[in-house]
Amino acid sequence: MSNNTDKPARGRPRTLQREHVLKIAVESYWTDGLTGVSIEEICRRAGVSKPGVYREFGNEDGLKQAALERYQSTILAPLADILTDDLPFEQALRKLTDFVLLDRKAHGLPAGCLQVTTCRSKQTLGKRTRESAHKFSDQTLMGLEQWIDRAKSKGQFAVEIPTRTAALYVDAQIATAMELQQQGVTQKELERVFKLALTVFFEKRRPILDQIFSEFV
Amino acid sequence: MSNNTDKPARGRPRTLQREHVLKIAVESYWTDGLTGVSIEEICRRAGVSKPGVYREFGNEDGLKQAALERYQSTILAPLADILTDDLPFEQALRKLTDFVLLDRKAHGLPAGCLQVTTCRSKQTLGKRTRESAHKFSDQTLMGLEQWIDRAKSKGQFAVEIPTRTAALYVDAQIATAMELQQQGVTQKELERVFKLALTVFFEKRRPILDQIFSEFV
DNA sequence: ACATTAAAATACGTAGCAGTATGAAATTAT
DNA sequence: ATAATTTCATACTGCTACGTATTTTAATGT
Repeated sequence: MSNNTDKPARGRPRTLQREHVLKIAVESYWTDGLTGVSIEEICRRAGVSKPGVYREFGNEDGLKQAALERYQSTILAPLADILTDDLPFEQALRKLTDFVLLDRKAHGLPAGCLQVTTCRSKQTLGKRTRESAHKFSDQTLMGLEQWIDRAKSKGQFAVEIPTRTAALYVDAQIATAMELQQQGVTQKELERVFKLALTVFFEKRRPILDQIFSEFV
Repeated sequence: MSNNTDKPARGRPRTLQREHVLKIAVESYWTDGLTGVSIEEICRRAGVSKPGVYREFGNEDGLKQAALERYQSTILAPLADILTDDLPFEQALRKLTDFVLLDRKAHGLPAGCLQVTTCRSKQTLGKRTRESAHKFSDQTLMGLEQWIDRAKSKGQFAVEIPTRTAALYVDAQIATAMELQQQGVTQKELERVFKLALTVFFEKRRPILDQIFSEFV
């Protein structure tokens, strides 16, 4: 960890900029996948030497975990905020829609979601990276459940739909939208698909919902 | 390609069983991902030598393409059949639901969908594998569109929803369900989420659908 | 000035991978 | 029996990867 604010320390001063490497790492893993780019390649792209990266992040697992965590706390932060802000349900849905439908290509951002691809990866990931991904997944799902429960208690959400089901559904639709965007579906078509998915929450459809969910409980 | 039905040929008789290798390859790529298992590892699992595999499939791209094609024509064939069988829409939906909700773990099948993960892969795939995946994707989407158009013409499908939007939506929901199953969501919860997704096609919801889709066109 | 400390960069060690050269083995043709 | 042919398995080449040993460099302390 950088200690550049304290006393000037003793040995040769550092030149490796942690933030720069981390930024390149997030971008690389986001674009090419966590298993699609090597440390060597990231070093090349960042213009730093390999031992420097190892000194800073320990090993590959450490770098991937740091990159994923940075992605979560920057790119995905708006999403977490929407869930905790306690807005009226329809307003939250609107904000959620804006976030999901953001034209990432036009903003120079990579397509897809690093968090989702990490969770879905079947390949060997380090322990720290895996745990970081799953912890965030669980937190997001909990956030969605609490958000939906609050909406239910305010009469803004169909109580016929089990909370966990709705949370899993919303989570999946968000991931789907990012996936479609990555596949090159037009923004217009993406908007149609996502809004179609959200219609399940809108109209009063007690008869049909009851019919589907009564058999469970 | 095996020529075991003709004359006995000239040289040393083959012992390498193409079908056996292909079966192990499908299973391996399906379980571990197209980039998550090497040819060496597949040879170990199949108990065959590497030059044998190269003689039979050419190169890695050839093996992956053959495995993907076998997966498409066996595992995913029931899906294609449902779309072309021209059943009443609700009956087709029921068959589709049965296919999607099949408990693959209980049947000893790997989780997830090789076709979907191949299309989503950001890593370098061979030309033949990539083309095979995209061709199948396009065909499936076309099949879905024709299926939906037929249902519309029979008055069994809400004409307010653009055909392509509905096709993309169904395709995505199928992929999502397989993804959730792979993530370990219970079969009950999976059923709830998938059936919730399908409710967008059921009840007459002209007002809300018109409101959403009128702004496009 | 000189020792000490810590970070820098080069170069290395080991392992796994895609793909192939090579010689042995098993068959048919003469 | 011997030549020809085809497949087999071992061993090899070249490459890239993760991680580290080693030496050089730039600073501080005495």
